[in-house]
Amino acid sequence: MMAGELETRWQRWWGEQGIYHQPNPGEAGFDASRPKYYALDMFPYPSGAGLHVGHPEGYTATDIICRYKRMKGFNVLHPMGWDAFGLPAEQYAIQTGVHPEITTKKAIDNFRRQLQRFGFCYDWSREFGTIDPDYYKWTQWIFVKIYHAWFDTEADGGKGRARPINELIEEFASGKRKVKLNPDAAEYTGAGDLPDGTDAGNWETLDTETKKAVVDSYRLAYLSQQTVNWCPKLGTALANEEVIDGRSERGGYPVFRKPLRQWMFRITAYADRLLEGLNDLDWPSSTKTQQAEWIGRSVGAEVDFPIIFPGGLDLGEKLRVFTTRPDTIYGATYMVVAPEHPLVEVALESEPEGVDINRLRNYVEWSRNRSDVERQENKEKTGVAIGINVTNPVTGEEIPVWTADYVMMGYGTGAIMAVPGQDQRDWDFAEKFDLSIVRTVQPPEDFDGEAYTGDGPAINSDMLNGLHIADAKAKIIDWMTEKKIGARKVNYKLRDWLFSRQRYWGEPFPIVFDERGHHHAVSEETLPVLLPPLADYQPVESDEPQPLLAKATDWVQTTAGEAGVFGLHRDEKVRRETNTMPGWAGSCWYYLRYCDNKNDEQLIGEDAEAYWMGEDGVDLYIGGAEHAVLHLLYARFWHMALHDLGFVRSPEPFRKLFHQGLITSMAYQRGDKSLVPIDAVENRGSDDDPRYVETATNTPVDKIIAKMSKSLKNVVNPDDVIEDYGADTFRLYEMYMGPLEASKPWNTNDIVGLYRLLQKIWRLCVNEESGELVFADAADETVEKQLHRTIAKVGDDIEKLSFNTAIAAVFEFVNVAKSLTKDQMERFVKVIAPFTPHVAEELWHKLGHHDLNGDSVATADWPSYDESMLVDDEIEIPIQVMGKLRSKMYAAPDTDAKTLEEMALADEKIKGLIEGKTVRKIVVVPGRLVNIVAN
RNA sequence: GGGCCUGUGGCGAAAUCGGUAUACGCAGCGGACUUAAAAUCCGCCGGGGUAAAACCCAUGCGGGUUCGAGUCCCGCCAGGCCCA
Repeated sequence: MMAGELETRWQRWWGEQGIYHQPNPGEAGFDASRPKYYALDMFPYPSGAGLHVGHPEGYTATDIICRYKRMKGFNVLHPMGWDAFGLPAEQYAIQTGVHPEITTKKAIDNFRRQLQRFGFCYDWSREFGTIDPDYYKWTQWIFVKIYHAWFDTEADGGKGRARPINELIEEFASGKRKVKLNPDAAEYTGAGDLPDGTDAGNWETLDTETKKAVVDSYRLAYLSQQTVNWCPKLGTALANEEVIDGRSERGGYPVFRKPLRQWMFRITAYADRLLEGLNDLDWPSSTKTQQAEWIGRSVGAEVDFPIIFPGGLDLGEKLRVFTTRPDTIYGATYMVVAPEHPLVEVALESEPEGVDINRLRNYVEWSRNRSDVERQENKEKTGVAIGINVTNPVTGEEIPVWTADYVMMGYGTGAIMAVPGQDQRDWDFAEKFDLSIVRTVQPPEDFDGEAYTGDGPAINSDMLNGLHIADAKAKIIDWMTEKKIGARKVNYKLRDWLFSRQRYWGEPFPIVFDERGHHHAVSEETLPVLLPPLADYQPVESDEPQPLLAKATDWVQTTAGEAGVFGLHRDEKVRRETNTMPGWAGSCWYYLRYCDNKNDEQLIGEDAEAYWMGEDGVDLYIGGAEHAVLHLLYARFWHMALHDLGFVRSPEPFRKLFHQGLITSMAYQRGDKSLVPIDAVENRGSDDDPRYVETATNTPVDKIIAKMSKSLKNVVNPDDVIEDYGADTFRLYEMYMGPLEASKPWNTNDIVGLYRLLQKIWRLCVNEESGELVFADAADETVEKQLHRTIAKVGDDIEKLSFNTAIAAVFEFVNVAKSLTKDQMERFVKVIAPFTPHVAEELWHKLGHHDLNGDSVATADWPSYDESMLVDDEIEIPIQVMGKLRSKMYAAPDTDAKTLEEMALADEKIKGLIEGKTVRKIVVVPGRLVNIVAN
């Protein structure tokens, strides 16, 4: 059997016959009586390097499931596409001047070619890339919808729901809703607004600027100053992980922390729904935990501390903090504000007495250029007193305010009350700067640590004394609420989502700015806003951030009429937004577009949405665990917003999620744990007793398991494996390596076992001399029984995604079966079809399915099995004495307990063993074992 | 530092509800076929012990629960992944 010729022949035939084309509801050939199954692969970023063996692992898994489900009578949606905007192509363009679209499309063609060699049953008519204007038109459309939406926290009984922004304006105008800034708006955190929000008064009397400010504070997409890692040399902002010791990872250029006006998504409005929604999802628990921790809901209180300005002046201003431990407020001996906090600014301006103002200024400057990661590291504490005091509202004591970089402006209010007695970081800080420490929770007698974070009765806390944490919290919050100095508050670690990038190769924002700097969304009819071509991709080297798109000056400078903005005079000059969307944008909703990718009226048609997404969304989503938080959280957020606005009915996009494990490889390791590429090592020992030595230095190294990487030269290219063994063997090998979720080392030597299986299957069915099928004259009883077991086991295991054991069952079958009748062969071929579609199709056609109009094994029915064939007449029953296996007997599987007990006691060997002992108890598990307790 | 996961033969692994540990594959060993090799087929294959049995030990280590623990509980050790 020649795998290569056979496989390409059937791949071509499947394509010509449209075997895997799945029509949509309402289209010709759609069978509405069948249930649906939507299996989705996380779509790949098509890199120039092509596929590596990790990609097809998950793809093969979904492919097997889809083939099985189709045979079980489902309409199967199994699409593939490309996550194609992103940095590498742009980086390449910078080096070569070749447009990213050209390199990206080339990479896509290569990926598609490689994927098609595996014989995956994708419906290629549904393919698209995020870079296709037909697609990103709708990405922009969703942005506009979210821009024109706000989150009504009171809707749906307090769960909250996105609503069109017009409804908010109507409620303001009609007086139904008090006109005020959004009290939950992150961009106004720390601005000193009242807990209730500022009542801005009557809507009609407000000027345009104020109206706009109020409305914008509610929008789910908004502009805000965000501190970014700005690298002037590279002309871009960098992600935290791209900055090492204040320099760019690539090139080693200086990086500065700089506030930049960026588009944000108010994802924090959805924090509770994102958290609670996890409960109903069939997802790996580790992923749910990670998302929950990322959201980081904590319940505490916001408390106001009256500010005493130098000279004892109380101007009625307050310093507001968020704390999860309001019960410890009697131990708050000082305050810490983030270096970016407005109060620091006040101190710098007012230069309070006794403060080394230069020291303070230098400290603020220094902290600003430290990354959040550096700032949170538990190293030596740093900080400076700002010369302003506050009053502790419960003790009435005057306590100092410090600034220190371990407090982040982005968390809570950017200010904390420090309780060194119950917080180790505060303790360290207090020790270092000689601030007082008061314990307010009694530690246990044997406690010899510093800060005590455990539970215990309150001490030194006046009205709280004796209460344990939970009760103390409740009491103090009630008290503070009554006194109007604080209130219960839920806080989240989750931040609003920074959505702007200063890159070229991404979706343009459908936004323009008028001459006063106000933003306006482009009208839906005008979409897409096409990405303009650029002659020069070199980033602009500048202290002032300049997104690359700013270079397309003709495109940037336009008019309201041309840009398609309503509400402005058509000749009014406008400037386009020059940031682009991040790579996440296109992957946030691609699963919806697959359902109806040709629709140019809607992002998804209602019938397609109702059928394929339904109430529960995607039935199975397989992809890497590295996307556990960001992609999956962002996609859920978009989905919820689209759900609220009435475009999808399911509350969640992905009902069942599964992460395939990493496919690793081998490498070598020096004594100092550094890694050595595989071509730099030789074996100076024997095969039995290997001694690995680094050739260049003659030092011994250890063989270890490592991630595949270019630098270790241990990457396996699937093209090579398919060339040598064929796609069917490749698929079998990857699925047989171990459990789908486990990380597993690639071992080329093991592939041959699966190649042999395929050959055995072939010889079981085909006479190699003549190429004709060979049949048994009569059905062998044992083979027939084994076939029923195989059908049952393989079906069950596929449902459980336990492909390795399913393949083991196929091995067992071919080890038992020496020849098959035609009827047996038909059933067997169906069983292997999900795993080895090419060989199965060849055999299927040899079996007489010659009607070339789409009679494919892929559309055959999954074979049934007879339950009675799964039970043996007689089974082995172990007999234990004191839990140790001592003998065995044979009995019918349904033999009752009493009979089994009698049989066991009659066993010669057992008789000898229990002779002279007292039988205390006999445990009989019918169908399993007998255990005699005797001593 | 925190969270999650994993430790079973020479290797990848199996054991569905707490019930015969090591299915299946690779490698290895012995044999058949062959002038020979490949391929194929048959047999063996955790360790100790024995003439062969019996028997003893073994699922990272130490405890516990149970008639019975790879599986459940507690405490360690090692490795991996994610977050910091």
